[in-house]
Parts: sequence; C-alpha cells; structure tokens
Amino acid sequence: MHESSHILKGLKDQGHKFTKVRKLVLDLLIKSPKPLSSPDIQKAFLARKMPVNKTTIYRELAFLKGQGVIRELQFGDNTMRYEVTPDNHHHHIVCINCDKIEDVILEKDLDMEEKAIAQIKNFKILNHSLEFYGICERCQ
Amino acid sequence: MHESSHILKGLKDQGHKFTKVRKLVLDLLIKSPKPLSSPDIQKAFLARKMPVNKTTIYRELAFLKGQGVIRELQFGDNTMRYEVTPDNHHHHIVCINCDKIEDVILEKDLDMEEKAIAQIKNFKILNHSLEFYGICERCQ
DNA sequence: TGACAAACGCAACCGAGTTGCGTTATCATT
DNA sequence: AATGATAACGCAACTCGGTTGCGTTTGTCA
Ligand SMILES: [Mn+2]
Ligand SMILES: [Mn+2]
Ligand SMILES: [Zn+2]
Ligand SMILES: [Zn+2]
Repeated sequence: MHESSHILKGLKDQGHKFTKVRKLVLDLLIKSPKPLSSPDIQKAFLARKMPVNKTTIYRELAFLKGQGVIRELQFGDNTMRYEVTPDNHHHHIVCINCDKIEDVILEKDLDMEEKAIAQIKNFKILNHSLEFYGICERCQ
Repeated sequence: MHESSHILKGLKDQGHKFTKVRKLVLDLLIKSPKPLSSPDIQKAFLARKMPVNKTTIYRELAFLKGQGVIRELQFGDNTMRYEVTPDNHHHHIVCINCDKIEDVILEKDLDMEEKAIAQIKNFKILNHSLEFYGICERCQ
C-alpha cells in the first residue's frame, strides 16, 4: 500500500512526469517521522548511492508545495522543513536540545481565534504556524 | 519617554557598557511598530550616516536576546526578526503580499494547551511561536 | 520513433549569519 | 586627568541554505 503511487498518479493526470526523484522525495517525506529539510533529503539520496543535485531537490520541493502535496515548516533555525500535508491539522513540539520533533494536536483548535482576528484586524487569514519549544523527556 | 535609558542602566549595573550602538539598536526596536531584522537595523544605521558593521549588529542582537531584553521571531522568510520582549504576551499576523505585520492577542491563551501537551508528550515546554498568515485589508 | 515539455545538472551567484583576530572605546580605579 | 582591564567593535574571510540562467536529458504521448 504505497501512498505515493496514488499521489503521483494524480500529478501525472495533470501533465506532470513520474520521475525517480519525485517518487523518492515523496516516499522519504511519507516515511519520515518528522519534517525534513532539503539538505536532509539530499543526504538521503546520497546514502542510497543516488546523488542528486541540490537544485533539483529545491525545485521538487517547491513543486510539491505548489501542488499542495507537502507543506513548509520552520523551527527557528533558518532552514525550511517539509512534511506531507496532513489530513488532520496538527502542530509540532521541538526539543531545543536534541531537535526531537513530535506532532501535537490541540484540544481546542484555533478556528474561533482566527475568525475573531480576521474581524478585528481586517485580514483574510489563510493559515497559521504554531510550534512549541521545550526539553524532551530524554534531555531533561 | 525614553524607555531605553532605564534598560541600559540595568545592563550597566551588571557590568555591561553603555554604547552608541547598543542605545540605538534598542531605540530602533522600541520605536518600531513591527519586528526588525539585522539587515533592517543596519540599514537604519546607514540612513543616519552611522555605518555599523553587520557583525556588530548580530552580536548586539544576540546579547540583548541573551539578556531577555528582546525576543527572536520568524515569519517564514528565513530571516530572524526581533522585538522588545513584550509585557503582555502576543502573537503576529503577517500579510503574505506586502509583509505588513500586526500584533495579535488571543482571546484565550495557550496555557492550558501547553499543560496538556507537556503531560502527554513528557516535554518541559519553555515557549511557543504562533503566527497567522493572510492578506491584509489593503491587499485583498 | 519522433517531438515537445518537464525535469535535471552544473556553475555561478545571493544573502543571512558566523568566526578569528587585532583594534578601539567604555568605565572603574587611582 | 592618566591608567588599565575588558567589553565592544571593525574587518576579512568564511559557512550554508537557497536561487538563477542555461544547456542537456528524460518521460510521455501521438
Ligand atoms: Mn507533523
Ligand atoms: Mn509584536
Ligand atoms: Zn531532546
Ligand atoms: Zn498586505
């Protein structure tokens, strides 16, 4: 049951190509327990004896992001990270000591807050980012 | 009236020096309606015919952050921004078209959420970052 | 199998942020 | 006011994530 084939099929139907890089980038992101950076992905390719130019990785990530397949995150270290767009919206908690990252689901979501802010500030809110920073069990 | 003198006095009592750069960086951040990046600050110095080396800016920001005087923020463009540590915790809403940034105060804060997450994930939560992204009134 | 566009590699580049080291300015002490 | 200690500064060189232009390869479909 490889989830990536289904996604790639959809992209192909829209005139995009089914390439090795595209499939592996997607597979890596699907399998990864935490968001990956472009350098992370390039290293993963290298580890599989499949060197890929960094430009290709950046372009592929931009493409998948543009297609809504993945989303971009930042955890305070000036490098973008990516994860497959989740079905159920969630956030992250990051250990500032060992960089452990876990998914977090809020008890109460931020929809009401967004509505209130949109009204008060006259913004049309498209999305938000929320990350918690702390010390994980092992590190404290 | 000049809030910076008070802060600088406190720093001086701890053995730190009262310099032109320190005072102006702090004044700029106090007066700015939105968080500033290191390049922003360097340009502000230049505009006042007071060129300052970028290393100095970075070191000063790191210093003020370490002292808890300012805090570091990120708005998805891979450049850190800084604002004076607020008395009342708040977040930000960013226009993805014109980069307008406004402060936002949540109706309900995230303390309860943090407690719940800390317990479930066994993390000791130190802080969090929450930014909303959208289109401002002028841009929509 | 041929042709077209998408995808790719390469090299050069950009800009935020860092580091090492020698110099200058602040501040307390005399 | 002169002295000395050290915080702060400037400079140059560097790191690294990310981008751009352009020529080449590869996937797709007729
Ligand atoms: Mn996640
Ligand atoms: Mn603010
Ligand atoms: Zn940890
Ligand atoms: Zn705007």
